[in-house]
Amino acid sequence: MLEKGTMAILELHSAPGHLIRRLQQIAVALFMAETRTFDLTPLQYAALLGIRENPGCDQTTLANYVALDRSTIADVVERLESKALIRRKPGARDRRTKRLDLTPAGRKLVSAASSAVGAVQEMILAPLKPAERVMFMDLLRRLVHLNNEHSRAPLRLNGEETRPRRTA
Amino acid sequence: MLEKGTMAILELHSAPGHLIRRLQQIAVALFMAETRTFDLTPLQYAALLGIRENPGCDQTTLANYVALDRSTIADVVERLESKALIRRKPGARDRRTKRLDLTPAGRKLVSAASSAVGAVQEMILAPLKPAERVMFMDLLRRLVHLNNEHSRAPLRLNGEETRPRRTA
DNA sequence: TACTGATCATCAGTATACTGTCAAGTTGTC
DNA sequence: GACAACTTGACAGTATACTGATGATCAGTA
Repeated sequence: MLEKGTMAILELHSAPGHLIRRLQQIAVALFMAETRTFDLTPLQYAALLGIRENPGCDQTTLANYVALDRSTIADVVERLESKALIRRKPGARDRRTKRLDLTPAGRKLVSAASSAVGAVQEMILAPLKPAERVMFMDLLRRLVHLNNEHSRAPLRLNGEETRPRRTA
Repeated sequence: MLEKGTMAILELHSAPGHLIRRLQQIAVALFMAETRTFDLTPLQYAALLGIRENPGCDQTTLANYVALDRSTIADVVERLESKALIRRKPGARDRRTKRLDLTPAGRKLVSAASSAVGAVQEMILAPLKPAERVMFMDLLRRLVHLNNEHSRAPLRLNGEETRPRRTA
């Protein structure tokens, strides 16, 4: 016999992992439905925001900012460039890097989409009462923050060191 | 000037959608790390559970049970079949369908993996205090349940009707 | 200066997760 | 039985989201 607490966690429809996946599905579906006219995906929007906050950054910095691995950000960046929303030019100081910047069209699109995106964020939480929304967001934020290092693509801001640089 | 409540929701790192995506990343990473020896993905495990609970079901029923669209479940099912964890045979009553069942190997693998999967579910919530975990899971469950219809692949159990069948 | 280790972007490969379309098969109605 | 409406699984196409490898470049040391 299993204990009460263990039972639930082994049932698919009560498992945290499963419910988290479904909530993500829902969030993406709401995003796509509400921002249809802008032809943007959640990640593309996040990348645009990231570039706006870090003008001239390289792809790795952007990947760390949106918490994504470099391969995936490369794909996203390519699509944004092909839509002429961003520009990519080789870095002068470090010629391995490609420096990223919004184009005027990109800047305009982010502004235009922002209120729809804000609406999506509220729609996700809409089923909860206001006090519950605050509680859920607090718990969610802490869960993500404290589990950050378990992610394969952890958030890193301002060139935080992952490991101390080798000194010997 | 924006109101206080609106400010946070527009900042990438506080946005519900972004945090949900990151928590899902973390959950998947933990799953893959803890179940490495079983060579299973979260979805493959969910599908195996779904087939075990619905022996002889068709792919659409399974898709509804794990809350996934039919195209994605088709890919998952194909991989499970190629690993000889499930069997697929044409339905006798309805020859469009493929009926799904676990093989002995599949049954054995689900059992073997279940404690590792259970451990993952607890690891996801580990940063929270026990009372907070209960609260988070309650809010998460309600959010998913009440937003179910917004998903492109909503959960449907036991052949729930999506729309009333045309009668005229 | 040559060497070592690290980093940057890219590539190939795998697995979700959807859209839309299609042929085959089923069901309800007349 | 004929017909229309629908369902089932398959397929092509797009976009995440990762792994592991590689070549180019950079930074620190001997």
